[in-house]
Amino acid sequence: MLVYNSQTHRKEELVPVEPGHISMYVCGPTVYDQIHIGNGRTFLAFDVIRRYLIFKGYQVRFAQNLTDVDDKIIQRANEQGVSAAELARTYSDAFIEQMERLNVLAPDIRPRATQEIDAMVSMISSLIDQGNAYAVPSGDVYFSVRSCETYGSVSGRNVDELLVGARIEENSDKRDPLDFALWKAAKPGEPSWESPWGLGRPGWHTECAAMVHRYLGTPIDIHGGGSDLVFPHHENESAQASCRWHEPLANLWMHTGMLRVDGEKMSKSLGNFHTLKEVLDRYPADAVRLLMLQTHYRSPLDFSFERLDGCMGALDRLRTTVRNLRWAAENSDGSSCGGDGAQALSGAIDAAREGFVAAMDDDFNTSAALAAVFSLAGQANAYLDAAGASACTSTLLRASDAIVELLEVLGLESVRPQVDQLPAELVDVAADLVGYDGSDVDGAVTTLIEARAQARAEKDWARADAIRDAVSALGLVVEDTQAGTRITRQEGGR
RNA sequence: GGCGACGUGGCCAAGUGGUAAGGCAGAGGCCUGCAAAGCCUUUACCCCCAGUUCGAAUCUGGGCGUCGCCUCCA
Repeated sequence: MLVYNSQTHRKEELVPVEPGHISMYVCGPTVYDQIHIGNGRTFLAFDVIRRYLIFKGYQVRFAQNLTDVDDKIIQRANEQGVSAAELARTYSDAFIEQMERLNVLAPDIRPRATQEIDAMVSMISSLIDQGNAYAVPSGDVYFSVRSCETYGSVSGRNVDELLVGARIEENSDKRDPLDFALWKAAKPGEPSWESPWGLGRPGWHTECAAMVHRYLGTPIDIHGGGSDLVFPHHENESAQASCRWHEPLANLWMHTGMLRVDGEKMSKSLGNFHTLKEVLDRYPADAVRLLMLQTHYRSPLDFSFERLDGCMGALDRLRTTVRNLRWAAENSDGSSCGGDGAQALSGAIDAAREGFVAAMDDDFNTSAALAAVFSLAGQANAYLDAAGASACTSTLLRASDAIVELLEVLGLESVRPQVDQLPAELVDVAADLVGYDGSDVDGAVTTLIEARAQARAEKDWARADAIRDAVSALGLVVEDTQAGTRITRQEGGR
């Protein structure tokens, strides 16, 4: 399968370091607030990539950090009058909760920066020993960019050109404006850890490099994140690792496109963001997932609630299709399996599976993969419409299973039919309207359907409608199909 | 200024040489007692100009426009 490597700007064949195994690391959030849906888009994209690699048979080892010590956390904690650790705990819990709601698989390993200080101190010490880093009297430690020959290779930047645009900081002990902090000396009251350079805390770029190496080794197969992390974060991570371990940090760098609102990048600094929590409070996870998967992961994605509404409709349609296929399979005579229609649909099922895999094999083209599933749904509907009550049972079930299974590879799980637990109030409705004297719901349903069928046969529309209205009032749907009347739950999310 | 990405129907979006997937929305029709669901039909000079080619949305050059990174940011 082909994967786009943002370091080489080319699609490359995926060749794992260890055959059959994939190690992945995706930079996690700094936990100082609720994450927004732009963050969510990246984590969702890599969730689908991970799910697909598992689907392909790889043993995937997936690590994602939590940055739980950082300037922003300290600042926010001071504003709120809580400890930095407390604030970080609150929002790392919130992050994990929202990821679960979005149906993102939990990482195999979720290191927290504050629990990995020893690995970072060790890495920094080695870098100093090797001459790639230096401590200054204040207690800060900087990485010497000029000492790293490969610096710039991840982001395609030239060190001399960077210098032109580099910000000149005041009161800095840096030897070169391009150098970046590996260790920051603690100011009074800040969270800090012991180190050979005094009390302090690690720099952001250092955390990821050390955690990647500790949990996955180097090089790893895939290192991912949002495209805004390419520089400086990933460049700096890579520089530390390649100097320290004399190997690339990662063989493949994957970066997701930015999520936009009204054509502009959504970010906390611009203030034009929606939190994931806010969106998941209003829409089911699958609608959010479908919206994001309709665009390729590398392209910018314009977010809007209107589009989310559209996705709700599309999901309902898929659910209805699956429900119709299964209903027909159970209630038709299933006699026409040899016909042209059944043969054609059978071919379409295979084509959809193949199209799905081909699309995903080509740099995780979820948009094209979804199109294959929607196309199958459309063809199955057309077949059902044409074949009616003699539609081939086994082909209907195969089509339904294919739709459900392929969507589940993408983590869209709400299309799988649920066991319909109809409400007990149906017993009362049946008792009132048609004189049902039993106590179980199934009997009530059967009695209601029979009574409605009789009323319709007698053209007693008022009675037929009264039954339908009473059942509808319970939030159920009454439908007259070619294979008979059915009563089901209203569609619309989970 | 440097580096990079992009510009496809009303909206979203796939498609890297052979005359345009899919979703949402719209219009008309069919089916239905009425519905629901579904089906059918229908809308694209692929930003502009020039070039390469038998042939380009797809390659090359130029133009216009949009966005991202270069500073914390998924």
